[in-house]
This record gives sequence, C-alpha cells and structure tokens, in this order.
Amino acid sequence: MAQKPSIPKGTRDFSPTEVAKRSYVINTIRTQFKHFGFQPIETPSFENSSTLMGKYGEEGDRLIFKILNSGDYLRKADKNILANADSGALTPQISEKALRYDLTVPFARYVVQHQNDIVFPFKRYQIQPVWRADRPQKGRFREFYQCDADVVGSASLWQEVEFVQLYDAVFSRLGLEGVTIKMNNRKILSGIAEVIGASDLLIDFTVALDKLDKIGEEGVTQEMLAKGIPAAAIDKVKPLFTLSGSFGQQLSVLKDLLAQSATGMQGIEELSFIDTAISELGLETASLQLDVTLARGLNYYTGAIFEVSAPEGVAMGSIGGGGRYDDLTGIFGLKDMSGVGISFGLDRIYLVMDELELFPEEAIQGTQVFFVNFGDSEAAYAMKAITALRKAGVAAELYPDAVTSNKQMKKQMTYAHKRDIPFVVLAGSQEIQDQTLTVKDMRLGEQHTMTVSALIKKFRA
RNA sequence: GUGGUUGUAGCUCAGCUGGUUAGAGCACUGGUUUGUGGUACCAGGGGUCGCCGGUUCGAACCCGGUCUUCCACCCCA
Repeated sequence: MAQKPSIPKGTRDFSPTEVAKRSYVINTIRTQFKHFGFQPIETPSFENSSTLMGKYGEEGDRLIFKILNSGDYLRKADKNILANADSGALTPQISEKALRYDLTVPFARYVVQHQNDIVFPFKRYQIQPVWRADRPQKGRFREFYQCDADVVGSASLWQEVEFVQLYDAVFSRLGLEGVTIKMNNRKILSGIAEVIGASDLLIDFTVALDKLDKIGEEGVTQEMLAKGIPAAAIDKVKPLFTLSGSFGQQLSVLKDLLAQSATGMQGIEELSFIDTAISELGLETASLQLDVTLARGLNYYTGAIFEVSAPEGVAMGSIGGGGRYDDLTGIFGLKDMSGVGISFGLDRIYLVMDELELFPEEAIQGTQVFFVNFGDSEAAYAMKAITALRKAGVAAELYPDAVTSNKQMKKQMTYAHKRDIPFVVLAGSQEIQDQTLTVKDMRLGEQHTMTVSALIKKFRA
C-alpha cells in the first residue's frame, strides 16, 4: 500500500470501455471533418519554447508545461540569475522545449513552415492531445484532447457559416441535441468600446461583460467601474445587459447603439450575413444564438467568436469554441493570412454524453461471440467457425485454455459474462457430430442449436 | 497562482468527546451444482487507516508539512 502507483494529477487512464466511447466520439467528429472537406495533419507533442511562449498571454505562459533541457543544464545557466533564484529569467536558460498548449499555434507554425507546399485556402483538421499546467477541476484536465478544424487563406464568411453547420452536424450525429452555438464578433465589441469612448479599455471592458451571467448586472457594473470605465459610459451600454430576443432582434438593437462606429457596423453586417445564411440552410438540432457578452480568446480573435455550450441542465463549461483571426500566421512572419477555426472539447463532450447516457451499445460492443474451449479437437472445430465468423465481420474468439473440469466451464462462462459478450457458443462432441453449434444468448438466457451459416445470418439481419 | 475540500480493504463508505485484536456492503477466492454465467446459501483471503514529522502513557481520530481528490476564483476545452 505504501508505494501504491499513481499518475500525475489532471491525467487519466482509460479503460477498454472508455477508449471505445472516446473513439466513437472522435470517429464521429473525424467523419464530419472529412465531409466538410478538411484534411488531417499532425504536429509534434512538443515544440520549441520560442514557438509557444508569448502567444497565449501572461496567463498562458504560466500554464505551458516546460521541458527541462538534457545534460548539465545548470552549468550552462547564467550565474547571476542562478544566484538570484529568479525563476522567470532562469526558465528560458534551462528549458528550450515545451509541450503543445493548443493546436492553433502549432498549426500557424506549420502553415508558415510549409507555405510553399500548401494549397490555399488550406482546410485542415487535427485531433491530438494538448497539455496545460493548471489546476484540475470538473471537466478540466492537464492532459486533454482537442479536435480542431481551421481554414487559412480565405476571408469568406461562408467559412463561418460552414463551421456553424459543422458544429450542428457533429452534435446531431452524436445524439447530443439542444446544444447552443453562441456567436459574437470582435468588431462589435470594439465598436461598443469605441462608442462609449473606452477603446483603450477594450479588454477590461469585455472581460467584465463576459461575466454577466455569472455575477449579474450589478457585479459587471462594479467591475467596470473598478477598471476605470466612467459611469456615464456604462450607462450607455446598459441596453446590452438586458439584450434578448432573436438573433435579428438583438442585431437591430445593436445597430442603433453602434451607428457611429464603422467597425461596429461591419461586425453587425458579418453576423447578419451568417444569421441569414443559417436561417435559410437550417440546422438539425442545434440553435444559433447571438451573445454579445461572449469574449473568450479575445487576445487573438479579430472577427467571429464561437462558443458551444452543453444542453440546458448539464453543468459543464463550454464544449467547443473558436473564432477568426485575421493575422493567424503573422507572428511567424507570413502576413495577410486570415484564418478561422473551431475546436471540439473531446473530454467534455464525453462527460456530457456519459451523463446523458447517449453512448449507443454498438459503440462499446467488443466481441460478439465467445466459444467455450472443451479441448483440442473441440477447439479445432470451434476455430473453423470462428474464422468464418470473422471473415463475415463478426468479432469472435475462443477461450484459450481448455475445460478440464466443471469448474473450468463455469470459469469460461463467467469470463464471457464479465466481458459482456452477448453470445456464447458451446461445441462439444455432439455438435461436432451434427456439424452444429449450440448458441446461448447471454441476455435472454436461452440457447438454440444452429449451423455456422445460420449464426452468421443472424448477425447479417 | 489564491481560497476551501477530500484521502480508512480492489470499489463505495462507517468508525461516538484520541483508549486494547479497525468494521459493513459490493467485488474477489473456494464450496452447495463434474456441458453453462447472471439470481440464492455457506466459508475464506485482503488494510502498518495517503505520506513524513510532532503532541500524548496511548493517534485512523489532535497539530504542522507534503502529495492527492473535488469545488470556487483566475483562466480555459
């Protein structure tokens, strides 16, 4: 007990059932990515620190897992920094690599590095784990998967429209109905800040506004005042606090508010285009909503902002997010490349689906038919049937060890039961003589004798 | 990074104001049943009470530290 093994906090082991369920979600997402014309790429799990550092803000830098240099790294470090125990200054001296923090920045790096081989607009998808050194809590891990789809090299708003459809398609296929796709636009937020004369306080303003549903109108007002936004300016945006109604209705309120701001009006136009297109195309099970308080990832988004929240009644943070960044690759030296993309939070989607019991049985079913092993000659007979079943696409297996006593027979039955295998085949001397199989349905507790081809036909039906 | 919370058998937990050999259910192993699991009955194995240190005649219980769990903040998928 003393040396019980463990794994680092915020990481998880996955059992066979969990892997099956996760694969089901991933495959569903991947299938839709392909249907929408995205191509897969993969990038290394760790990058040069210089690629990642400074791209996610101060908070982000703190949350990046750094990889210690190999060798006698302290000897090479600056003696003064070492003596002063200055962690911030020491870090770049002893760590030159870091674990991937998200898939977007590595993608930007990829695009710049391979720009001559890429055909633009480039639509890529990527499903890989990322790592963050923050404190775990519900739906929040230190190692988790992101499933990203991005388009780079096109400023067309049809991309945004397609991403809304893509979200709808994936969640509909998963049976996760009633998700809300929330949209906003950086230009609207800039416009509001401009109109109230607080352009320089845009970030503080939006961060406060983002908390509306959490701390309420009063709390937001307090926070804005604390950040130095004048009371008169806050009064001007009061209509935002109670904004409701349809996408279009909200837009018309914004139109009045933002009439003086060219940037704001452009944001309205963009959102209006998307709303109109989606209204005409229709959505299967998701709903599209305008949410002016949405301000996540504002550091780099320049146009559309997406966030998907789980169906009502499920306590979970966002299960997806994304947006447009006009200068995605600029940080790596490739100018004027507009990019827009979305991300699916696999681990959170899994938690929500598990809670709502949405995983279909087929998704987690492994072996369909289990053969009891009565001995060498019986096993040889069983293997022929198993081979036929496998060729027909039915997962089948033989218990590796032979029955030597009644106890062993029980053991094999128990084994099949624990593995949740729906059919057990008993084939002894009688069945061999008759060229049949005795098939037991473990759920119903009934058994029937039939030929191999009859059993295969049973699965074809 | 801040605040709080949790840690007793493989799992879920009980253990009164510190007092002798730490309990239950489920799971596991064996038997009642030598071609049959899941339901019933009987028996059995398994824990230095997260770890380190301290207080005490005596600590699962009190104190400190540390790790872990979960929650909120921050931020985010």
